[in-house]
Amino acid sequence: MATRNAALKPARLPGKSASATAPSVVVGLNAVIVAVTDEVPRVLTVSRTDHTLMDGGPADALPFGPLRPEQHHTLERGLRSWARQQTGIRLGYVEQLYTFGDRFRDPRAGQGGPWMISVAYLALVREQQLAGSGEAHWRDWYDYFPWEDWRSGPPSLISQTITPALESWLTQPADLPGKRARRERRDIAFGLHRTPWDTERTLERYELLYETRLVGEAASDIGEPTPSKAENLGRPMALDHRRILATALGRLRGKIKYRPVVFELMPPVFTLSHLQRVVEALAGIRLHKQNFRRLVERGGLVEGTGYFDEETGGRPAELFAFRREVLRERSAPGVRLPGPQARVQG
Amino acid sequence: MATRNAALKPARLPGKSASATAPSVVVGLNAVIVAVTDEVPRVLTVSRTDHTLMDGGPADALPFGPLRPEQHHTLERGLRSWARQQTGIRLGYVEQLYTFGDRFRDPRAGQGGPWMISVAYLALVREQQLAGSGEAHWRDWYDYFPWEDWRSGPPSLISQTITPALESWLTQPADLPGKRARRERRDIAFGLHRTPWDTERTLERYELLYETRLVGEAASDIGEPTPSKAENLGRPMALDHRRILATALGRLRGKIKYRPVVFELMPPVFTLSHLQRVVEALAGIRLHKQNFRRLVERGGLVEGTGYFDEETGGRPAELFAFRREVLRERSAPGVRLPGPQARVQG
DNA sequence: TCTAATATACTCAATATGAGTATAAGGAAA
DNA sequence: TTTCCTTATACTCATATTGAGTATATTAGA
Repeated sequence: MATRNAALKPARLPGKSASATAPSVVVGLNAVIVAVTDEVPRVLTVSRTDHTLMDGGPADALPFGPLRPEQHHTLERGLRSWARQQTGIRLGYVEQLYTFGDRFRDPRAGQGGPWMISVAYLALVREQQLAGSGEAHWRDWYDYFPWEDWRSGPPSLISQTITPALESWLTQPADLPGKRARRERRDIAFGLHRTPWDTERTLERYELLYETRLVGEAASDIGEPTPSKAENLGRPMALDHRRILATALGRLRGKIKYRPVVFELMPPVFTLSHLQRVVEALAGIRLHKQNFRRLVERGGLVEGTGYFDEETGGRPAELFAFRREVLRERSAPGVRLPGPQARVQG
Repeated sequence: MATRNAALKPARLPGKSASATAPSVVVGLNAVIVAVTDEVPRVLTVSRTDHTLMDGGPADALPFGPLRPEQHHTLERGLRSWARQQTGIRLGYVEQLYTFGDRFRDPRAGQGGPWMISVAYLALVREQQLAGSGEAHWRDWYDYFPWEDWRSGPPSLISQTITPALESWLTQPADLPGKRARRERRDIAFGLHRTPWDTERTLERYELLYETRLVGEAASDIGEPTPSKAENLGRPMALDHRRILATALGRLRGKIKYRPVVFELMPPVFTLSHLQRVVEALAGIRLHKQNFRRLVERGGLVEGTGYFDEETGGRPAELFAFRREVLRERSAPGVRLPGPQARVQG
């Protein structure tokens, strides 16, 4: 209940002084727009000629635009407006992801330029054609993170390339605790040495690769020559957009476990196999078919429609629909994921 | 990979044009600093005379300050710096919470003023004395959300005050689907009609009360006279700080279930009862003692130290410590919470 | 020594999970 | 038509986890 004696010196009120002294800060809005078509999770990117790759081609970027206070009434509406303008898509489900504020994130701005902070959003849409501008493309997001797809077992990229490349980094610290800490960090991130693979640690993994210069952005961000393509893991993106994408992937993988967000990616009716393939595409692991069915059916997430899909190539599959009532019944309705399923089922 | 030949067409790039056209946007940094002392979860507030309540007293506010790009190198460091300046506390565990960007959030600024967007952080600290400025206070966060504390059963506030007050709102829509939707929203938010109480829906509840003008901020935000104290639920805060606090509460309640964040609030060693009381304080529900012990011990979250606390008033309790290795072993280590435990255990 | 208070150990039924086997229903090949 | 291949769906079963207790241990104080 203290009254503040700051009234004595009103000029120093945080709120007031802010508008007076705060120099230019630009607020950017980034959208990670996700859809799953066939078996591949896709993200919507736009080509940006203002950020080129080494070969001179344009870099992939996320749909992005600065907040315009005079036009946009809320952050989210600003984001929807930019996304629509750049990709032709009218977004449905949208959630805020994270706000990135790295002083050095835009090399063009450098030290003197305005500070750019980016408010990133995750949007889930149904498979659809792209209208408009033509610079937008759907891309397999495992192009950017090839080490994240474990659907056909542990990617050889990890054992062949990543693990060896991290060896020297492991032994860099002079002291033993330092070495140990790095090893533990590596093991936890990549599921080595009895540590299970954790699908959600996508950001940790990306940041570890960034720190060890195994992804292209690490070098270009500090103005060094870009490492040769062979040493680059995954497809690079402009600025810190791949970091944002890694954040989105981890968040989405986490969220499907306790909120029925997968259905934002599904058509109104679908077979259980279809649903499973979408979940698998997102999580990057295979699931046990019979148990998945049990989970989703007995968990009250879906209900049969009585109609069947005849195109399955085997016994026709019943078409199911999302059961909205589950939101009322259960407090954390989602697709609980077990560990990776190694073998393919019979 | 990216070399920067940004020079090609600098004028038409979203990034560039932004700094040219974007008018003043002030980025605020808010801290929700949480500790648990005895059985009460506390949040650190500062008194702000620039936002007064109806009775003329200063309003509670979260520690807050504008981002200063020239001083703060990252958002998080800016936040730490403001928190230290305003409360004397050097923060440890900090995580970003949400970015709020409401055009009208600061009534002083009004339409013409700069747009303020707030990046809010959640910080967890151990019980400690406040140094310095004297404007900072620890407050029971259930003062702000009395309906959130179910430790001694369903709060009578809900059945006595909230439910009746929502009745008229329920029947407002002319059409049946509209009525039905509101009823469902109320039931889910407050755990009515066979819907279980979901500890994490704190924001939903606050927003429902805001929308129905049951919390004081709703009126003052649109310049109307603040409703009389009797009609006000919980203690009001300045600006949208209570909304931020509701977000923090929900996030923390969710997070303790799958990440061992509770230990950020605990001293290095503690009894299991102490740990349980802290978890209960956060979650706002009582837990089954024996099962809690089993969960936390067999889940590998803690390990016995061999020392005992003699001050228990009964059989001495062993002192436990957080077991860091659990981070490596389990992918979602945390204190899984069951539904509320009605009766007190024997 | 009895009682109140707390901590800790053990039990047991109900449910959930992981990993199958078994059966059904379609199309295509023999 | 029969056989085979494919996919869908049903059922089984051992094991683990959970919810809700009862039972026992160890202290302080009446």
